[in-house]
Amino acid sequence: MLAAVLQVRAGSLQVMLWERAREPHAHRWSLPGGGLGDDEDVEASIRRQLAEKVDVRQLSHVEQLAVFSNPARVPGPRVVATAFLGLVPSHIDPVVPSDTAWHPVDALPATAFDHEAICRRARHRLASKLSYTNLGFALAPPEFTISALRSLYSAALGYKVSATNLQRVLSRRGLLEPTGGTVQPGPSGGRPAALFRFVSGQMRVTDPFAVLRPPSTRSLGS
Amino acid sequence: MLAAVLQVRAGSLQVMLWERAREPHAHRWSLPGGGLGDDEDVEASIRRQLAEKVDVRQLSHVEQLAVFSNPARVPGPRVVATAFLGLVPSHIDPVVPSDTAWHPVDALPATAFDHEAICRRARHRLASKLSYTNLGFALAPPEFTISALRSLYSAALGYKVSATNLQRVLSRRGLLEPTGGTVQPGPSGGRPAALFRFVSGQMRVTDPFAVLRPPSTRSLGS
DNA sequence: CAGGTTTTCGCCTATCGGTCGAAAACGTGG
DNA sequence: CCACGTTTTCGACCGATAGGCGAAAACCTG
Repeated sequence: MLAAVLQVRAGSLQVMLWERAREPHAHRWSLPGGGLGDDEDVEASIRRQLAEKVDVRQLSHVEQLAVFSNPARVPGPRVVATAFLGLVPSHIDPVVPSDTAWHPVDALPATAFDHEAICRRARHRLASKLSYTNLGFALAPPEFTISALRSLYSAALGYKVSATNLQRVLSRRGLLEPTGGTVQPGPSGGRPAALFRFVSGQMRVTDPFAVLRPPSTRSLGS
Repeated sequence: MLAAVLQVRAGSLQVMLWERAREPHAHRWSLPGGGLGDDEDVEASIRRQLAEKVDVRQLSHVEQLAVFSNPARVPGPRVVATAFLGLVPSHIDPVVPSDTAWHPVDALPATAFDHEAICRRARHRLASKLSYTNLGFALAPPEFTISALRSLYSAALGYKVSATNLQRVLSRRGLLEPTGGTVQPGPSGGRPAALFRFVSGQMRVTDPFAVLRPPSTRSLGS
């Protein structure tokens, strides 16, 4: 029962980790989690565990990732971990305990056990689902400009995406909706940006799973 | 630790079930599975469990599906089940024990516990991955004609697919390769069909995840 | 050899994503 | 108050891909 909770913070995708005080792997960073109670399913359990670290109402999305069960994944008796992916929208800054901090997924500190592999899986799952679902709603604030959304997608995917394309693709799939509002331009001027929202807060798979590819990755095999 | 082992048999997608002899849920049909040993990970364990039912070398693909952990999913003390999807190529007919049989997924008998829901998940996973991976290799024999492959895909997806399109899409992705051989036409005549194989037996995700849609599902929202 | 059957292949069309550039709408500084 | 830079928005074009159709190929039977 572990969760990789991801959020786009300061322009980069980050994961919530806590620093272990005791052995094994003291002073290494690990994913939050804990044991399964008798009267809860795994999702209820991970939400309960996460409640010790963050306000669970701030979690915009939680889903199963995979089971990690290598007998040697932790020292001592074998522990089977059901790993989860959690997401927090970028506009909130959860209060976390003193042993807990956010770390950019590109520059993780020394991690405990197999938690780095779990983080990789979480990143990959997020990147995939951003392309063929409306999961972006879980990273974004309730209202946002296209360029803000572009930044979120770029941070989560790890490559630049075109604002033009992002808007067209999401709109054509019926996921994006203008609110009618605009934001004032910054001190350097510029046209005021229109505000948008995601149509539904529920996860939806968009059928023609097209892709937001990295720029200029042209051509496939014969 | 449970597995939904799927195979296309007699033109329909079927799942391997065994009939429970004892309570609870006696005489209902359930998925094969069993407990996790101390020195194995979950995948090794499910392969060991399945070995009691089929020759595991006949399994062309095994992957994790999800964890089912509702405290009430089975009577008595709670059991957390890690569910798997297994696939068997259509050209082999595994020898199964006398309490075990194949059932079309569209017409399941009375099933035990939450096993029907697990079957649904397995079907959905298979259908999805057929569209954006080369998972077809796990359903097909080493060599096959396009119309045979079309039948497999139709059975697994639940709707007709065009042979023309199937061949073009898979070829364009570099997944399909002609062997050079042909098969003799049947008694009713017809042009001899060319034989093909999948290029690689490794599971590969084809990046531009295009889709084999059901026929004439035109147009999306605005 | 005529007719039926099955497979194969080329063509046409619609749609979608990638890219570019122009136009819109703002602020600033002379 | 007007020229200039900045940022956003929008339309246009291009290439690639999937879906559909029908003709041609290649075989069998009577």
